[in-house]
Amino acid sequence: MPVSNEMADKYVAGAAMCPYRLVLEHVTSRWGVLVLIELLDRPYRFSELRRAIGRVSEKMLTQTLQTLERDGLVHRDAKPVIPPRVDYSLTDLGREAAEQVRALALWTESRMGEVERAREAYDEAKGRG
Amino acid sequence: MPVSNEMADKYVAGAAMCPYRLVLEHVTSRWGVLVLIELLDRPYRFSELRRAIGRVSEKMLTQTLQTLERDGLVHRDAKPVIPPRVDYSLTDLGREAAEQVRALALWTESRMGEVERAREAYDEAKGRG
DNA sequence: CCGCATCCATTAAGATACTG
DNA sequence: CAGTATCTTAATGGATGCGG
Repeated sequence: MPVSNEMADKYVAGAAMCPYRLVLEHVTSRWGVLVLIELLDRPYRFSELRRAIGRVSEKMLTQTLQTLERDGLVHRDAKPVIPPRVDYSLTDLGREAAEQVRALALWTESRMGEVERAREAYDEAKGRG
Repeated sequence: MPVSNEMADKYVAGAAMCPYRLVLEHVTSRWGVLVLIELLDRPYRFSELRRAIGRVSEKMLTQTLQTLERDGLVHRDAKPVIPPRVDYSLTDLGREAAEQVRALALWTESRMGEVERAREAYDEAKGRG
């Protein structure tokens, strides 16, 4: 069984009945989020993308890209040359998703201060029981 | 060790250096997304939320809620009565996040048709090799 | 260089029984 | 009711070898 189906198939168990939840999970998945945001800037080659994201395994990146490609969010352009060269870019659909994901990421970044204050308050309250 | 720290601590391994990625992962996590969207409508009690989301384990819901509470996105109001009653609601910060997450969810729902066509095309192309 | 496939260790998720 | 503790199962990520 190809690795490509792992994510797509297994998530069916959790998100089951409701097909859109599946796509939402692909888009909001740990590496899906980061891939979409990177590709919003420009097309990337595989290992370029891997370096840009950092700390993602080859396996997970492959899997993420395949899932997003299958959902029609990412376009894969494999050039038949040696050594191989494969460029990944966003489709129009993918760009729409990526823009929303990026908005969320930017929001998160901008609110980090508040989040950290909330955490300190929470941890202190817990610490005292 | 309380269950509450599993998600928050472990994700450090993957998202490490970059603290905002951690919050982004909490917000976009499988159950985080759904919790935020539900709470956008109104406050929910624990098991009410569990039923509303469906197919979420007690453990994961607890964990998700604790993480979101610690990040200052969700407010937990435990009433000292018997039987216990705990209401969860969004903070102002959480509402901002939830609105963006909901926008993404609505987008996903609205684009399901396109996603499904893309999948069919992808699967057919693969099928033929 | 861009993968696919497999084995293996680690981590997260889920089911269940139990407590205040 | 709202969790916690414990155990089992699934997902993830690393390493490695292989092929186009």
